[in-house]
Amino acid sequence: MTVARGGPTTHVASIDDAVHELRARGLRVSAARRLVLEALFAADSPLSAKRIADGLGGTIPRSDVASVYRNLETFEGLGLVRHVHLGHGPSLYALAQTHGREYLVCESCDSVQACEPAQLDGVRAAVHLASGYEARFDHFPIVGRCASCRAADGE
Amino acid sequence: MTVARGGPTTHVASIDDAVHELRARGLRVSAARRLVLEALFAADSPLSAKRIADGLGGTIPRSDVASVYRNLETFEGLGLVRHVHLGHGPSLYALAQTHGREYLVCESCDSVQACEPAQLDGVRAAVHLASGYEARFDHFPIVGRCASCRAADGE
DNA sequence: ATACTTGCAAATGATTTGCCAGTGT
DNA sequence: ACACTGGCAAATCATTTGCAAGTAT
Repeated sequence: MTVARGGPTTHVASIDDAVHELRARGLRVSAARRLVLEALFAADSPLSAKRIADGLGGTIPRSDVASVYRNLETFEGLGLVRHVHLGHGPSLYALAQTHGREYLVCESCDSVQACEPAQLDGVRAAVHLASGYEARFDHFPIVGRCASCRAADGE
Repeated sequence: MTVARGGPTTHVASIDDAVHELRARGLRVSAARRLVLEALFAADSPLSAKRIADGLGGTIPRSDVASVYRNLETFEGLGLVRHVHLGHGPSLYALAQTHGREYLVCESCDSVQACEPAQLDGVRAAVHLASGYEARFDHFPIVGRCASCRAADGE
């Protein structure tokens, strides 16, 4: 499967940082690339390529989906972007650092809970103990039933 | 997302059991359905719909992909079948009980490790502690780096 | 000037759907 | 008999690729 890893990218906290990063890697800074960055910086949760191409539904000028995919792939290669699969829909993309986050999805109510990696360190330790794996929950989420759904069913 | 849950199906250990189950639910037992069951019972790991339609590559008579998908969906509704996403490829299907299994995937070497749920009970406990969720790793696997890959990188 | 990028169209892969003929019960 | 199913073609969705025209450096 090969999931993008953190990568050597220095922390990019703004579009300008990202732009500098692109130049530093010898990549060109085109309008299409800026638009993808704008969308990602504007979003507070992972976005589909389609939504980025749609300009977040009009907030931002729209661009071509093919280019969006190509640029997202390029950015993933730089370690600037990551993608998650939170369910059966399309892949969702986010800035790698915004998205240091990890996810839990409730199979009953479909709610998505993002959390800081530290919150799942105990889980990581348990996985390591059980299997020797060093786990990450930022590509595939932890699926289960959330506390409220369980309570609702009297568990 | 809504992941198929265990379901009310009684334990089906053979094709005949499954056939009885279908009849008990008022569903017809057609040749196409038998073929899907044959493939699933013959497999030792989850299969793609395409592979089932191909008759496991010639071992079994082939059938129509559309029917395979329809029947897999029907069987999932009965709790007879489940599907997993082990990476970026197509969904993989397996008998629900064969597939009481849960999965770990290494992001470096792409190896897949299936294990009995009990092996991950510690992990489940840790997830519960951290989030209140009751987790399952049979729909999305735990992604991470396996012990050998970590060792190879001197971690 | 020139190589990197884009936009658009067409291709691919996975999965779904419409529809009518076929068949299990 | 009759409703449930299957097969096949066409449709849909997500993503990728080919290629000529456009543009960042």
